Amino acid sequence: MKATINDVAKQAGVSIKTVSRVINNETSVRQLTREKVQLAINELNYQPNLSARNLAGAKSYSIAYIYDNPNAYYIIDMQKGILSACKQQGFELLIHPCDSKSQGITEEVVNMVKQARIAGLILTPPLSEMPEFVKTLVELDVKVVRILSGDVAPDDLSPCVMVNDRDAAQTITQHLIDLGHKDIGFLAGDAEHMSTIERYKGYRRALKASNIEFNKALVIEGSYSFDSGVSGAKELMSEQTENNRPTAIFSCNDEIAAGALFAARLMNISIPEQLSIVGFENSPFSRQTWPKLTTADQPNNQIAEDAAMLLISQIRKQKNPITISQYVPKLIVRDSTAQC
Amino acid sequence: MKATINDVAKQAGVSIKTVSRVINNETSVRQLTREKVQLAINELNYQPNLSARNLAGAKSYSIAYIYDNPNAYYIIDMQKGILSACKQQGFELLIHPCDSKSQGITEEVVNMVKQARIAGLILTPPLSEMPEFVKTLVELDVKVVRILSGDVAPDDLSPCVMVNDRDAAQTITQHLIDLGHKDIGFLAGDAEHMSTIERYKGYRRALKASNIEFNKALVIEGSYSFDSGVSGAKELMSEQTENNRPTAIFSCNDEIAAGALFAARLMNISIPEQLSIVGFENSPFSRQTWPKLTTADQPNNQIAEDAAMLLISQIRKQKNPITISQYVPKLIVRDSTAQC
DNA sequence: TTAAAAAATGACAACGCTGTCAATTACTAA
DNA sequence: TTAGTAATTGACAGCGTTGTCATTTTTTAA
Repeated sequence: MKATINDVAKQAGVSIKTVSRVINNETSVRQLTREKVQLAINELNYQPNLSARNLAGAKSYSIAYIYDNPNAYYIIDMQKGILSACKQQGFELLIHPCDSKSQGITEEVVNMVKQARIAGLILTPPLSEMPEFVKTLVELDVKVVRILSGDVAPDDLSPCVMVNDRDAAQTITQHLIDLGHKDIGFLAGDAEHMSTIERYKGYRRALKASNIEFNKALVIEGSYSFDSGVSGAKELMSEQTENNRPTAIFSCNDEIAAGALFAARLMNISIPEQLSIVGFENSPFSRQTWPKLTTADQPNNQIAEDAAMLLISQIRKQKNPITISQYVPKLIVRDSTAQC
Repeated sequence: MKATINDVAKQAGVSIKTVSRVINNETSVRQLTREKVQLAINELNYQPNLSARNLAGAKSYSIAYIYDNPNAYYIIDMQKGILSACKQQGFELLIHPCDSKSQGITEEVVNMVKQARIAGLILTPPLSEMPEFVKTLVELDVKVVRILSGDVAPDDLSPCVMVNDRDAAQTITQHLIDLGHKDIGFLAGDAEHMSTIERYKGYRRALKASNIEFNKALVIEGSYSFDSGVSGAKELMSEQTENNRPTAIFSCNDEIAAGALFAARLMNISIPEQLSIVGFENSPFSRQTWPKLTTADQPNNQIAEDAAMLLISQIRKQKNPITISQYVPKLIVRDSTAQC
């Protein structure tokens, strides 16, 4: 039924080993031979059998995406991007949701890696931000690629794909400043997330660049949730701080921004006339609010595919220059921001 | 390193074939032998190698979850449930996001099934509601389990796990009626989704059961989105229909309900004092609104695990009585509904 | 008891591929 | 040319399991 390596070999008039060499892109196959084999492969629509490869070779063709994140949209996007790389490269993706705060998380993942003979792992926050966890995995016989918030990798444990939240946050804040805002509130996400820290840094940097004095009262700690946005915005806009009530709010993500939007509505503050609000992440959320949110878009699909490609080339031991790619989320101006 | 079937055989003092029989739960192994082998398996912490099994056997130990759904939370929940069944049963899960409206979708999935030697498929709406698609797959050498909205399977193409949206919708509507509401608006989801139809039926049935006259003007067509909820609620509550303005709104899902909530806020209608609103699905969304939504909870995790178990027992050709399980989402009363 | 039937067990090939190493072919320099 | 070297190719074992079928053991019935 399905074509095997034998069929290809016969059709091309070579040994199966030569076919194997071609599909693994090994050197020392003559150009002519390579073409003959490639032709046969195409004609028979041959695809190597993953099980056989995994069984026979020292190598494995499985990678895993380990994740723990409350944001389902992010995960789905990531999966799609990784999957697309896997399809291109003939790899298989295993997914493994887990609880990053559980005690035995490291052991759990280590077991999984050994069990399923996994060649590589992709890690996203918060797992990618747990140094001990990453270290343990790297010391195993498995390649790891992390997706992280920042501009440079925090260590050389593994290649990373960086998402430069800092620069993006600066750009967004600058956008508010350009609109004439000087008193800009900051609604933080979870303090232990790198992204919160990075976004905060970008916010501060933009203020500094424009010589706007930093006002600590405008920074509200919180978490990545709608509720946090509601209470944070209420606090910022409440009477007692009227003297330094902000004219704009930087929210660490769209959920927070949606909450802030909601709170503003409750307090009869019209957006964007009386208050500008920006989000971050460009989640589906940001298009569902009214008015639609100005936010920063990160190409998660692309980032994920990139990470997976990086991982696979690591696995293949391609002498590729471990390029650490960096993405800077892009400002998307919608309807929640206006001139001061 | 990792224990193989040979190690177990040696340890138990039997042939590998006998070990194979034990792990496959075949008959014709003496109880005593079975115990010896089981002991060795436990001692060595042996787990059969999936690649080898897939390669050697006629059977496959891979199932796939094919999905196309805008609701990321639903997908993530499903994945988790399926994964849990897979882990228990030593199966492997492949995920395959796709576009149900694309032309070549059937061919795409057929290829995938053949390519990866997939033993079974799990389908959720909207894919599970495409009869031709399902039929083509069933005719392939692959088992299929569908998750569908309804109380009985629409055909005998494959086993189904039913989610009885109708009864749940009736219960929810009844809850509104019990609170004294008679004029209850209905904000529909996408018309082509079974769930919309079923929820509508339940709504109608509840009205009938309480001898409340059905008012067509209170039913607004729409889609499963926040926007649709906003515009639908606006239409329902607008001046021009003041004479029959509803005192409660049944929204086909939480997103719509959130939209309705938002619209009410815009129109200065206080919830739940002046208007009760119910959602459906108990998505994270429903806890993020203010007030929190009264809704219907479906145990997606459980449903998915159940479906996967059903699929796997199908694959194993266990002579199990193809039990068609049915789940009825449960009413969760929160803060968006009150006495009329 | 004993032959026949049934149940339990094992030997070995096969699944589709890769790794090892030997064999062949092509190229190089003298 | 011609040996010597490098590049290319192939034969074959083996990965961990299941399927087939033969062999051994147990049970049954006369």
